[in-house]
Amino acid sequence: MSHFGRSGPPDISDTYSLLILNISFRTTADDLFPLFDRYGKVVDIFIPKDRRTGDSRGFAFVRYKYSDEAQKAVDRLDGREVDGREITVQFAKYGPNAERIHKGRIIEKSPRGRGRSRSRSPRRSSRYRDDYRDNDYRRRSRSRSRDRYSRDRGHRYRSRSRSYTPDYDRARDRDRYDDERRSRSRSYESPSSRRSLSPRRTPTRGKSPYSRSPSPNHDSRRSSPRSRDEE
DNA sequence: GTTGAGCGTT
Repeated sequence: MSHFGRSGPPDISDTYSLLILNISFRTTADDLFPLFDRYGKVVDIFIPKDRRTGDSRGFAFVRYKYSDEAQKAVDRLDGREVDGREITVQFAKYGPNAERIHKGRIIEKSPRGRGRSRSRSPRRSSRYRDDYRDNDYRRRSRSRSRDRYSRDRGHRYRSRSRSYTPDYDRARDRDRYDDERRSRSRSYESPSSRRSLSPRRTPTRGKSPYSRSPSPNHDSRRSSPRSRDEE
């Protein structure tokens, strides 16, 4: 039973996803399966891994076949210590079958007022289909410390050298750049104005203030091969 | 090899 997430979502026609948080970084699906399988039929277990390092991201998704079993797993495994860490089990909100969970109203079925110290924010009651699949693959900063390490050592993916770019991709990139430029032009009015914002525009001497006179020659002067006092 | 809020793969 270690082929979870290898062939994609196997059968999500009638499953209920659970989100397992705060698991150890070395906890695998095989470690979670015997735990969750005790409380119901586990259809699939998926642990998102970092695309770059391949390490676990510290959370997992466990799909149950029945909602009551999933609810029971939440009740029994939430706060359970796994691999030295206290995991957090709750129903997944986003995902392929998030709507199903919403329809089943499993979250509000048993409010489990057990007085658990782990206070789960009961906010976020609506907007399910709004950001559904809208977050793409955002590599959110998982931890401040990890970011520090990434900055110090992670120079691998600093600049993605596009070795080969198809035409349509290039066109798309150009469009995006053009769009950015357009929106920026709206803020700065014009590129020449942007140049005037440069701190070292004119050295206090040598250049006469007439250089910046509002004459139509402004552009011509800029095109001059000799007036490169910047850069 | 480190770390610790959060929501997912062919």
